[in-house]
Amino acid sequence: MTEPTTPLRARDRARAEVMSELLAAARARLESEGSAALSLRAVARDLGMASSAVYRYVPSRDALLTLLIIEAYDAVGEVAEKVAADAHGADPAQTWLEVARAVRRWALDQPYSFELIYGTPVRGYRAPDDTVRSAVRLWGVIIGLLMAAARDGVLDPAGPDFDPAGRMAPEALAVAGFTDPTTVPDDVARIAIRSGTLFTSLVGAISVELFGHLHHVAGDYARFFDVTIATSAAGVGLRVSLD
Amino acid sequence: MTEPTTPLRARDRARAEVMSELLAAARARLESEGSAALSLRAVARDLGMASSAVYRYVPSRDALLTLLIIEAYDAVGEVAEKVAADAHGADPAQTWLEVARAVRRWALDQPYSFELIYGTPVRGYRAPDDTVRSAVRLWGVIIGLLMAAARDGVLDPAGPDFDPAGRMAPEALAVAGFTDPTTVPDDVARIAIRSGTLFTSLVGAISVELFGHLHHVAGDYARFFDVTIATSAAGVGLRVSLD
DNA sequence: GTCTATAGGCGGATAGAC
DNA sequence: GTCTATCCGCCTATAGAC
Repeated sequence: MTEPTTPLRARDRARAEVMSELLAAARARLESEGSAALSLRAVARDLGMASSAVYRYVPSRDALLTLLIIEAYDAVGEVAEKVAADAHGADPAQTWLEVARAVRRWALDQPYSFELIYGTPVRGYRAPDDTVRSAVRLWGVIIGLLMAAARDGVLDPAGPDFDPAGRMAPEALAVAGFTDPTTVPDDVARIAIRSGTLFTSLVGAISVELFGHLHHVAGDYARFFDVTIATSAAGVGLRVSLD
Repeated sequence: MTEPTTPLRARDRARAEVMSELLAAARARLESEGSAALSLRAVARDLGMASSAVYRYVPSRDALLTLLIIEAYDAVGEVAEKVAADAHGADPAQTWLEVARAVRRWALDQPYSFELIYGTPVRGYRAPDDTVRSAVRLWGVIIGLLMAAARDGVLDPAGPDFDPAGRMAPEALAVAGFTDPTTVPDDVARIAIRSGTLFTSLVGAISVELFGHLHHVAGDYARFFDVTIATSAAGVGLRVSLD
């Protein structure tokens, strides 16, 4: 009865190691070729394994895709959270610009990861709910910044209030930590609504650039991005100053 | 020498007819399955032709894709142009809301066509310059509305001017009809810049909805869209009123 | 757990007969 | 111009030996 669990542990460790190599190879494939070109066979080849062996670790191609999607959401979320945390106390409006810029940089660095989560959904793939937890991190940062701005009096209170009747947002409020929609203060509801515009302008501005729609329209992409972020922020009452 | 050209004409007509059937079949495939599933073989099957016969009409899969892309851009452009033209004289801000809503409706009706042009670019496909003429029609409508707003005094002149040095936009000005950047009035330059924000918010809002990013965040998608369009328009000095 | 082998499907594109 | 036949590649996934 000596070391009854050791062999199991060793086996688990070996398994975990292979699994992480497998994920690394899949990530590399994704980032160099895009999700459409990601196949279990290709990953197996890169690892020098037989394609059938991969099925001992990942039940299907979709499952592998799910893992990569979660990784990508977490990567964006982490980037955003880090910038927001490091800004500690700075003007929330300027912090939002920094967050947006950081997300853009991340997207330009690994365009296929951005595409994987914010581009056209992979055909035939249905995302399981496992992804939601990670996907929601960016929303959390945005809502946090808006709340900080409101607290600091930097969020234009006379700003647009396009949803007085509260016809949307219940689920958004859950992200902000309000589980019971009936107890949510009015200004928080407005904040939840505004977060949608910020999210959309961020994802939209990156998509538009990454997918080639500025080729014949804008010259300086970075500037275009800043202007878009700043103007849409102004629309929800957040004054971002450039330069 | 009677009717020397008739046989040729007849042949051309037959050819044109098959070609348009081919395009219709390809469009149907695209709209029911998405661009990733669009293959020459599938189109040939749907038409009851041998796959090899298709090559007499279209030199490659990419060429077929290009035709569909141009069709899609033209469809969006036409929708936008029609709404703008029918609004004849109405408040440009409200007209912009109507244009945006019409484009959203078009996108929801044929999501795969929207994806084809504004989603992740098809892997391995390089768009030839033939597409630009059609792609730019939507930009033309946006710039036209902004100019009308400026003319009518409805465009907030005190609005944001984030690009005093004119560091971007030369190509955007070409779309607006100004071929020589040095002769462009300041306010027109500002308009070109603002058009980017409107374009981005439109494409962004539709993408975000269509690609499933509102599932756990917003309840009423149509309302979310309106709010996003209105707030970002407010950011560039265009006051859209909802309800 | 890993391998080989295989089933069964898809696709792009070309050759050569009619 | 259309066909059949074919080449060659890709893929997911499973069976069965070791």
